[in-house]
Amino acid sequence: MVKPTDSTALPTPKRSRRGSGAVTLHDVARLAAVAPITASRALNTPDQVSPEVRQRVAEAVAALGYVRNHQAGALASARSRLVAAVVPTLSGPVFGPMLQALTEALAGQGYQLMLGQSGYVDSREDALLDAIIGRRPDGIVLTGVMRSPEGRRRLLACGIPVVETWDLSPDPLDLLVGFSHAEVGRAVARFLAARGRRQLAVVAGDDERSQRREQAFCRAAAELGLPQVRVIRVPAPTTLQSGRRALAQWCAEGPPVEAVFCSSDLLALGVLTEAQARGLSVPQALAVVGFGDQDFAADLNPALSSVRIDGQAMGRQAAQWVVDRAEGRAIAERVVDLGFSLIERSST
Amino acid sequence: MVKPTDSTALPTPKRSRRGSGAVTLHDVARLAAVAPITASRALNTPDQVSPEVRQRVAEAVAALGYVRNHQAGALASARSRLVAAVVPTLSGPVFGPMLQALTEALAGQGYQLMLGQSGYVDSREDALLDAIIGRRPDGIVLTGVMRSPEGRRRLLACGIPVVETWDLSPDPLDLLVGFSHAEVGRAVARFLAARGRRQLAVVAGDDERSQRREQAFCRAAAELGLPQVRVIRVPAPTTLQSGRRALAQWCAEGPPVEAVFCSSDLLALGVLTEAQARGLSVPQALAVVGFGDQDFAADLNPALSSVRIDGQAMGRQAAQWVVDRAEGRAIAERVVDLGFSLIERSST
DNA sequence: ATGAAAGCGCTAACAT
DNA sequence: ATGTTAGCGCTTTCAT
Repeated sequence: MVKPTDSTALPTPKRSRRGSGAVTLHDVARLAAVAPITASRALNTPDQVSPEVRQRVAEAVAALGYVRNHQAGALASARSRLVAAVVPTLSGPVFGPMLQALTEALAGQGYQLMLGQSGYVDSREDALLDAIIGRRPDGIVLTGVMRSPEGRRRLLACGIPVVETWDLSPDPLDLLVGFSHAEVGRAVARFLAARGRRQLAVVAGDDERSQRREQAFCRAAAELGLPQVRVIRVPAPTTLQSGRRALAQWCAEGPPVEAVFCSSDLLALGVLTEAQARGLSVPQALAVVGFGDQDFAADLNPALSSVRIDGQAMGRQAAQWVVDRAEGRAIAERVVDLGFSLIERSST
Repeated sequence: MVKPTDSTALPTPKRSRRGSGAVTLHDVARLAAVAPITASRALNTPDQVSPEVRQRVAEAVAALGYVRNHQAGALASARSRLVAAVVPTLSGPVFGPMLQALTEALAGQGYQLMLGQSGYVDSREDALLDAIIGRRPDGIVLTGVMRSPEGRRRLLACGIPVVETWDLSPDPLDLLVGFSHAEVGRAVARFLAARGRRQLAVVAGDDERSQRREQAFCRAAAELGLPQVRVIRVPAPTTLQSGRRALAQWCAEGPPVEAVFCSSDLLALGVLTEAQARGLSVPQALAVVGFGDQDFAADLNPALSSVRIDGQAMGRQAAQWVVDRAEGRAIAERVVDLGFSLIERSST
């Protein structure tokens, strides 16, 4: 038995920091009989070490059950491999596909997603920013564009790549992938007018982007010489119930509505449901258009016409940009307009 | 001009690390004329410093636009204030409320959420674990229980608090908040039988938890002396379309179904939609029960009976546990059964 | 291809 | 209440 030699005159380790007890890269290196830095290279840049060493390190890792400490690595290399995403809410299904694609694309390249919820209120976005920047992510993906000047300043100052999404903007902070909400509103208005609908209505969430669609829709209707559009605003996130109530209200008073543009598919489902409950036939008496083209839209009865947005493509683009920046690659385009498509189904 | 003195014998600062250029706590401390650790305390434990110093540090922070570096803090204190959550998918709406509540509860206490997607396949869960553990979160929230023995071992070994959710299990890894899927299945079968329905059917996702509900449902039906339950399995995540197809298939062959238990509200909406398309009256000819009691269930026409799960409560409980552990507080109960409620509406 | 030294920015432990 | 010192675990820079 080899007892740890009680070295008589060793400079006694005065302070003892508990040191989490976990196995570190140094332990791996010792077992593999190499310097720590070599073990590091064996894991991060395997081509830089001999196959022999690579092998020994791999064995040591397995033997000790080593799991790298990314936090330490991040501090030393100033690259956290963490990407922050900010969404208004997780409760609606709208941002799911984008987040899913984002998470997956990032995971595939060794990055991890940090999630923040801003609510639909700008003030909370600012508070979140501190929490996020403090974690030094390699990128920040925003849902919508950053409006608050204070927020913009902070983001610019911290030097972290920022991707704004779900919108277009004349002056992006940094990178931007999205589509034009105004275009959507116009397209839907023209679409309905072209099908002979004159008395249009819109039910929209009270968030900024829904309102831009709503306003463009109304303006386009006016330009087409249609009667005043009937508008109902409902709290975001939107619900089926709000959709039902909107149609109920329109039916209760005022001129009969011939077509409704809903700022979400859920609202549209509400309108469809209320129409069915009232014996209003869709699309004969009432045309309905949703927004988002969620999974269920195509299979409703009647199938729901909707505006399709490619959330997954947005997520993938954002991931690509962030990783490219982190790896120091040049970025060709800094703004991508993904557009949208108006899918015509039997509800119109 | 001062040229860099070619110091003949100075111990030349040989290495220069670029040091990210950001303002650090040391800069703040210098400006406030205190030691770095004092500045640290002024920010983290304000009661430990004099109001005067607190004030000076606050001014310095503002003047320099300092944002703390959590990564460095995490390394030094072995507390990352990061919590990892693993969900099968973000695409469905099912986990939204839990994640939302979790994120919010954590944010309120200075913690941030890291998100991982496992898919519905166990193998990916293992790979994710490495990425997560490597980031040294202060807690890991799992959707469902961890089955893979390898995964269990890793989680146990790393010493990070783990909360399993959305399920009950005889041998929780650590902490567990959920409900019994078997109980749900039984309750729904009894509920339908009590209303005189005899020919039952179930359409269920092919994930493990849906199947446990399905199986308990079938067993209970058998025990009640009902005819063989008709079962259709569909891929998770479940869709409206799968629901429509299931009902269509039942109508096409075999004895007429009198009641359906769907493993999600979306499936139920599909069944409702198909029933309406076929002129099958709900609840007269067909009773329908969903699962999840999502927002829209109550406002469908007919209103959907469903099994209500309190996802937000799960999120809050998980957050509470993780933070308690991180702050070193004792934990009273390590298992919480949140139960469920069967909400009866007009679809039955 | 491998290694030695020096930190990254912060905080725990030990003073005073 | 404040300061000194010594790291946390890793990777950079420079040297061989």
